[in-house]
Amino acid sequence: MKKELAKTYDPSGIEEKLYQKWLDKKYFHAEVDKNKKPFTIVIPPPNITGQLHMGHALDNTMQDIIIRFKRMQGYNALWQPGTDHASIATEVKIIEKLKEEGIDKEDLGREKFLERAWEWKKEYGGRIISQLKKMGSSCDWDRERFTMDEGCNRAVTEVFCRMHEKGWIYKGSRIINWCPVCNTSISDAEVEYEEQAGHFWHIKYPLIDENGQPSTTEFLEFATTRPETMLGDTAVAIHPDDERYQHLIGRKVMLPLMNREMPIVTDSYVDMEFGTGVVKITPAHDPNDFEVGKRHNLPEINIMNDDATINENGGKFAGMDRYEARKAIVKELDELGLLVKIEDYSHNVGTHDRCKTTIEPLIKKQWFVKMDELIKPAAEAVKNGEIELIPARMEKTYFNWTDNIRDWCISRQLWWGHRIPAYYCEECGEIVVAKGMPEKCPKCGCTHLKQDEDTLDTWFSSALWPFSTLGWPEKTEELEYFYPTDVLVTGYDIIFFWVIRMIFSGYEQMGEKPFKTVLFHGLVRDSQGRKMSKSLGNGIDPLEIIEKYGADALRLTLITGNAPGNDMRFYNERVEASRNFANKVWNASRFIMMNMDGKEITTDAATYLEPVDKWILSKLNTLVKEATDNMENFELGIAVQKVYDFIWDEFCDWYIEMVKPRLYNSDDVKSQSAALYTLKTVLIDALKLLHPYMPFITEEIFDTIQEEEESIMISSWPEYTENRNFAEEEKAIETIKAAVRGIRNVRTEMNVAPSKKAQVFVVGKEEEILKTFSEGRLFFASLASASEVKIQENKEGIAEDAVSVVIPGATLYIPFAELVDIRQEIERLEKEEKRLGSEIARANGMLNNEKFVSKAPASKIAEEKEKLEKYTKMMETVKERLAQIKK
RNA sequence: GGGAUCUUAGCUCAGCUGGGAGAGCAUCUGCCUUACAAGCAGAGGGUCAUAGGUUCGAGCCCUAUAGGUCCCACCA
Repeated sequence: MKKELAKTYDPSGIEEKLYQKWLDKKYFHAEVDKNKKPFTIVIPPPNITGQLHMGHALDNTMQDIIIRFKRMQGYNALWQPGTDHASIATEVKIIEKLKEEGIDKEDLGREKFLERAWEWKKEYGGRIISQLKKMGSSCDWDRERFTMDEGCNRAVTEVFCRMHEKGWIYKGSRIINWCPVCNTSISDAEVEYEEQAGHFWHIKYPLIDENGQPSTTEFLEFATTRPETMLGDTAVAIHPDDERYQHLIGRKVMLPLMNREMPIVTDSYVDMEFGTGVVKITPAHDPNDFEVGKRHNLPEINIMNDDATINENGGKFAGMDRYEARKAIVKELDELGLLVKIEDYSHNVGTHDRCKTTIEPLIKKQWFVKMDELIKPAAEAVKNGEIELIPARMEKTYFNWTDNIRDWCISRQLWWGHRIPAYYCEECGEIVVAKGMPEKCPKCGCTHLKQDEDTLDTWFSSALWPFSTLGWPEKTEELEYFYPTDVLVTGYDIIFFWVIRMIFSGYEQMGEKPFKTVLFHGLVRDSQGRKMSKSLGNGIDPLEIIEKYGADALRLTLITGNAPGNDMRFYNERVEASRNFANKVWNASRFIMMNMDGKEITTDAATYLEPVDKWILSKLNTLVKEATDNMENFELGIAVQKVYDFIWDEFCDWYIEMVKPRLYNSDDVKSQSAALYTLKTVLIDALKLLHPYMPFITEEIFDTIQEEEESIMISSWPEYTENRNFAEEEKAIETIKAAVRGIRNVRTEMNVAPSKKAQVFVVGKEEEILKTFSEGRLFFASLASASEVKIQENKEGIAEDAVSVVIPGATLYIPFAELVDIRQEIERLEKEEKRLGSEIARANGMLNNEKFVSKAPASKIAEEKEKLEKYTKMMETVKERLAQIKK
């Protein structure tokens, strides 16, 4: 008993079994092998807090397609997996969990907190990995890494020390973005600007008069969106060229509520056109004011605590929350008559991308990475094409960042992450950056050293991912062999966070790019084009889709009809279409196997190929070439569309129908065998082309239909070969297809019942045509619902009122038993005449255009000439036929 | 304010270096034809946003305009 496929395609029964088989056979595993060419992808490590969402699904499907494709092409393909510790995201989760237990992070202490975090990682860190497996991802799980595993930790420390040595990592007091809820500094990239409805408070400060007293008549008016920051004001600025205020230069103003005298400074940062042309300066709480303050040596007064309450520098407002203080301050100013007016004002407010809290710019001592030199090779690499971004337009985004780069604030006031390898001497204050705790202070020799409390930005470690996962800083053979990696697949939303940082880190640490190509994809949106989000509740769970339709259907849906870097909408009808295709493939395979059952495909079957067989093989050959080219260029959606069309339209709807009569006729074993041979050959190659996209169903069928190879995923990728180029047969079969279409059209138009067969006469003069039809007579008859096909050179024996169909090189006549409505027939032929007429006019128009003939490429001209000839001949026949009926 | 991108059939989108407008879904008609009704056969439906330009030839290249989306900057 031969193996058989189930009657209906049920992915749920298949996927797990096959995935386990691949794991057991170690197909995903790549070992260094100098005899083979490597092809490497590193996974964008998902957060350990994460659950598989559509973004992951898309990202990983693309990577899996590429890696499976390359593996089949014979590359030593490594897909390096792993997860990211995601410092803030994880820390927030743990804090939440502790809160449920009534435990405060600070009370628990650092050590215990980290224990909890590791426990958490152990429990949930693997969740996303098992979900990726459900997608069919062929990662080398034996090589799974974690950004906080020993090796990655070593890489982080190494990089930190090296860069510090070089002077590219420094500690400095600078204005940074502070999140009062997460209680940490964040980098510029983590600030998300959000348009918010707010107010514009117009306030005036009294000038100091000649007696050194606040004037009751002279004021400087300005507007602010954050009145509470006035507590930290140390100056008021005007533009040096502003004629309105020239007389005030050198005078002072009194800061109300705080009774602080402040200078009026001139700075070209002030925009004269905006508002009153006066700006209050709060160096400690605004990045621009900070710069102004530095230029004018203004005091920096920090008025805020880490939780965004006012500190002791805020006088009587100390202790209030920033918004409470705002209200109180406005109220007092109003009472003092210093509040001019309040306007509604919509403006951009910086928020923390994780928790959406309004960030507070604060001056803090933090660690920074100096970017100006580091970024140069990274910018250059993209500029000179050493690294290719797909789509190319992403280069603009990339350069926009590299050209306006600012130093990267890398320290975070968090516990979960890589602790900064800096040690402070408690005696003399010396700072030592070292790979481990120094035994004694190199300056004073004491042993009272304490490690920096802060950890590093999550992205600091992920920036090293392409080489830290391959063993760096050790000189491993993996690193030597697999680095630089080939392609990085990721969303355009993390180009700044991650892609750029990997690139400059690669050049700096390895002296070599981390990857050759970056393939960007867009966002997966809901059916209405909205971002999928937790708060909207519009997220679609990939696992539910897999459950219902299968991983293959999900994968196909995510890839079809989507160009690199473009967002896409996801809705169930699209998955259904993919599922239907899977079912189509399944049933075609089932049909082929049913017919193979009990029959031998003779070893010499390939020598008895008939024109249809050659036609489909030739079509397949073209497909192989085109799909492979598209995939080499990462045009995954285009490639799979072609495979889809080939399988469904050409193979199922035409070829299988064409060979049915031969399959059912066991009298002609040679012909039957050739058909079976072709069916199997084409199916297997088509399955191979489809395998990267739909790994499960293709493997299941492959395993059932053949016994020579144990898995499609390690079988060889089909290759284009001149031996399968059959131009003549292609042309011949296309002629028959045109004939079949013509007849079907006529039959539908005339409401002929499908079950009703009719005689068909094929009249043509050229030997080639006659041969085409006589060789294809059997299937032509079946496809055209013909009771009998007569092929002849003249119209002998054909009823006068037979319906005619004109195709290139031949005319088909169908004498129906019923009376044909002559008027209708004339109408039909006249329509055809008109169509041909316009075609001829078009071709003539081009060919009679001297400029076209002189400038267009020869092939194009020849093509048009050929068309003209073809249509002219058809036109003659149509006219002849019309004249005949009309008489 | 700067930049990117989109505008193609009723809907969602492809259309790779310029050479006769495509798919899926939806609609209409007819079919349970022994692989598949998750199917088969046919049909309708588009001045490719608008206006110019380059070209023998433009959905594709250039310019402007309108509308949408996104990114960066942050004018207090």
